[in-house]
Amino acid sequence: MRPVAAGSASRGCEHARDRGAEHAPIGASAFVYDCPAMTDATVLSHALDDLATPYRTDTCGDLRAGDAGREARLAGWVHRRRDHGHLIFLDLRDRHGITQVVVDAHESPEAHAVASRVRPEFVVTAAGVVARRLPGMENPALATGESELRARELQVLSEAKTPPFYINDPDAPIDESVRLRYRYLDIRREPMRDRLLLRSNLVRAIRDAHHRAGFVEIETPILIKSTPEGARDFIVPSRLQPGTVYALPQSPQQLKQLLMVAGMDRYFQIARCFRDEDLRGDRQPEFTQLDLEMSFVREQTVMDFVEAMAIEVSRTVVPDRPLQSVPFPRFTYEEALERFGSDKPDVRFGMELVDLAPALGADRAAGAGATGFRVFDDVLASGGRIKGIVAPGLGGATRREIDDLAETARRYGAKGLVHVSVDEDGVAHSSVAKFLGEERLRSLVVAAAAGPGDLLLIVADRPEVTADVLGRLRRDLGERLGLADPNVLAYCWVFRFPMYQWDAENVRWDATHNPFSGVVPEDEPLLVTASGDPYRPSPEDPAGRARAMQYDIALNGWELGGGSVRIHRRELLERSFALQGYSAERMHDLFGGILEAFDFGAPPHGGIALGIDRWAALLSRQTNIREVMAFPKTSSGADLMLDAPAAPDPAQYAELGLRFVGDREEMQAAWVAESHVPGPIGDDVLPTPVEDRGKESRPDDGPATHTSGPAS
RNA sequence: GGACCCGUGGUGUAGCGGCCCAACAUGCCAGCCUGUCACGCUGGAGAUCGCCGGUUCGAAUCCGGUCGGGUCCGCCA
Repeated sequence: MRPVAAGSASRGCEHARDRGAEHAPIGASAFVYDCPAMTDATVLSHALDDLATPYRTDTCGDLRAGDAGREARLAGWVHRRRDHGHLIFLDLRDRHGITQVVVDAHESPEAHAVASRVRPEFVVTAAGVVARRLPGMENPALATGESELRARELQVLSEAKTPPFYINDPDAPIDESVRLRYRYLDIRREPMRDRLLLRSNLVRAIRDAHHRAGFVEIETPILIKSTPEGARDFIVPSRLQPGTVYALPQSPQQLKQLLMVAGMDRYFQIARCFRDEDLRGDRQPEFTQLDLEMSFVREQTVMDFVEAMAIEVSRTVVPDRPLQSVPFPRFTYEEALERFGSDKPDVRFGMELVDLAPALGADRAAGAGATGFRVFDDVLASGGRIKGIVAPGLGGATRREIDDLAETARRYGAKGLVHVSVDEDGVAHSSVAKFLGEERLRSLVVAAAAGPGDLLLIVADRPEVTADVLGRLRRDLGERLGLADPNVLAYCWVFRFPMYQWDAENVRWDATHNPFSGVVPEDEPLLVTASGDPYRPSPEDPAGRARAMQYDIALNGWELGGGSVRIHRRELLERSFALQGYSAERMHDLFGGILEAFDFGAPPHGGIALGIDRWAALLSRQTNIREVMAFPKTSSGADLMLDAPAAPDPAQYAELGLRFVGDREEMQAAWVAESHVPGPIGDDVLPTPVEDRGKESRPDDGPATHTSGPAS
């Protein structure tokens, strides 16, 4: 069917273009279908397939040389205009592509008159005959470049002010705040358009894979109850019950577990999550997770499914990008830290951490004086680690560059950074050579496998500091030295996280991940305290050695997601919660709903959550999730387009029984002064004060978008 | 909460004590042009240099503050 334009100028144009061009009024188009007898089937196919409407028969990405000779009507934005006097070329753009429209004064004086006053970003519709371009006039840069539309008729559907930045130049650098202010124009540009289309493909591929695997897609509420979790909640005051609030979910964690109790077996959701924390390139206050949960599974089951799903999704969405390794490497937490200094390692390159203690003779005589270098000896004597990484080709680094690295290491928490540079002749040089002696220096170089022209960087500190600092340096240097192939997708798993970390300040064990995470079966007996009283945890408790059935998935050094097999037995859950410092009463207060549910027959279950924004960003080769979000917020949480947040209408306050009293600092000081400080165990009344937020355990799976990003 | 970077016609940059009532590119406006595709040519308009204060004979330029944007640390696990 082909639409026909009926009537033309019927109504004057209300919005004169600001540049004041003189022109005749443009008619609001009134179109009619020329096929009165559309069947249901044609209506459906028309609606689903064609995108054909009275305004257009084809999109701007459709026409090919083979269409030459037929009639077509296109609608879109004027991308560019090339005016040759009696001949005007219009590049007409929609999200599908660009098609050249030729307007010839001799063929259609009316259309030419319209084309003369058309400007970039005007919305127009053009009808005419599709023509094969003259030989030699094809444009190979365009998919439609062998054809063109010879306009017989041209109508302006909307005029446009001159846009604040170039829409027709995909490479033009534009200040991000301007892009955000006019995001709808930014999205018209090719890069943003392509990324949003990629993201749409990503989500579709995810849905396909899940539905095929028998998952049920279920939505969970956005207005829920505040739970004492890792991040600060956004809260929404209730009008019907003044003085109370809803919280926005940091993730659907508890709800998805309840769906398992409900027997839904395999659940997933593309879920919006909210966390009121400071923003980063990889963190927005609202972000999207792929949230899933499965019943009757073990760690392997979940990891295997997610891995297969991730492989399929990657190959569907970015078929040109190679997966570094299939199946994905799986590291224990311990191994990941040992080899990469990170629980989300970028495994696109080596540069692994090397234990240098043996090379220093530490195995022969541990303790003071063993290495000849006081700093190293002290570290070894106190149970610390001496490890290093080799930066290839940095042996000739200047003093300044090395100082910068040392400064970076200190910023990351190291006390210092020892370096050994190997010159082109293979001779090692170091400021600590006089302490270690030539022999030890050489054995360090050998142990680290540093070659001529390399730089060996050494950190000696507590085990976790050594790993963390070297892990971050490894990441920084990998980036700087271009060791990571930007085209490759390197997924990997990290599992067997410790169950708890000791929280000295609050005298309790802190779940490293999720308070519901299960313990590996053989470590179940470890979930006890040294004192015997489950409510008196101490750093010496066996619980500190317990390992969790928890797994994270990383992609190119970003944490993509994390999850666990949960504790589904109430008795074990209570033991775990007691270690985490929750009294029976407080536990009931905070997790009453889910605990009660567990009394009604909870299946063994586990799941994971993956950050969709991060995934989309990585697949789009972006380092910032704002680039894959249609309408993101600035680092101060502002929406520059809608100007949010904004002060509410006083009437809205009144209706909610609220009043703004100002001055956050004063309020907080007063609040703390009222001794609202968390008591140790058994304080089941008061919430954690603001200052102590974050010491609480992690709310849920993955983090995904709300965790530290490319930086760890 | 802390550190650092940026803010100059619409956009991107240059200028970093007087040579600047600010330069270049592009965009914009007008005119010309029948095969261009970042069309071309000619002419024109457009910024008191984010804002406030200070130093100075003199400030886009130096200093302080403030606002906005970004990056990192903390935070978010």
